[in-house]
Amino acid sequence: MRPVLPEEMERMVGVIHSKFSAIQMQLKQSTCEAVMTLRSRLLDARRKRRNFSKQATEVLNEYFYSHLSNPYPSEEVKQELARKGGITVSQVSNWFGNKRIRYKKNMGKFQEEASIYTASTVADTTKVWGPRSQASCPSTASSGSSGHFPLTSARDALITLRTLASPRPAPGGGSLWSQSRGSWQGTTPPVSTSPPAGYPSGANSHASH
DNA sequence: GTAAATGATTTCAG
DNA sequence: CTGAAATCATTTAC
Repeated sequence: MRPVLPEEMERMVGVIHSKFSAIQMQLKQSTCEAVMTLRSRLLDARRKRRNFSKQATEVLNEYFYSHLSNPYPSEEVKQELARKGGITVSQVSNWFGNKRIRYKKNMGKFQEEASIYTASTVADTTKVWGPRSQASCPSTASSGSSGHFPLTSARDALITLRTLASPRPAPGGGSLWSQSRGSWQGTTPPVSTSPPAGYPSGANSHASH
């Protein structure tokens, strides 16, 4: 065996270095990938979903059904609803998004709810503090919780009666309260209780992250 | 057990 | 960016 020359040695060190770098990079990449997967699996908020409190759903429903013609709360209103319900503004936005689409998709199912929340809540929580703002926080004890039906207006009485009488409004003549004048639910509300068998799949492309 | 309800996310359009 | 629509993942009711 001949002695290894210094030049050869340097060359070998270089090769080992580059191989080591390559493996290091591979390892880093796969590790990062695994971490990302785990993170998305474990930190996805959907896996820790908690239902909102009664207070939150009440406040949200009150506003929604009080502004059925235009259920798009402004940023300030969202903040107020969030504060009253003890949830975040994002949650309010999520809730309204879900509520709008689900209400439109199946209006019949929400009639009962609508009559409940439109009956007595308009004068209670959403409009009180126009003229005078009471300085102290309301105790939020029970604002119209488990139900009394004041039936303060004829319209509410009509809606209530109609709802109780026919749980499934026929698609043809159901829209007694035709509030769909050019508002958010402009398109055809499909059917109440029997969804169509197939979906027209849209074309998908484009990604932005 | 399942099916419905529900909050959160993703994708796409404006 | 906001909102509609679809979808996911969990909770709740049956």
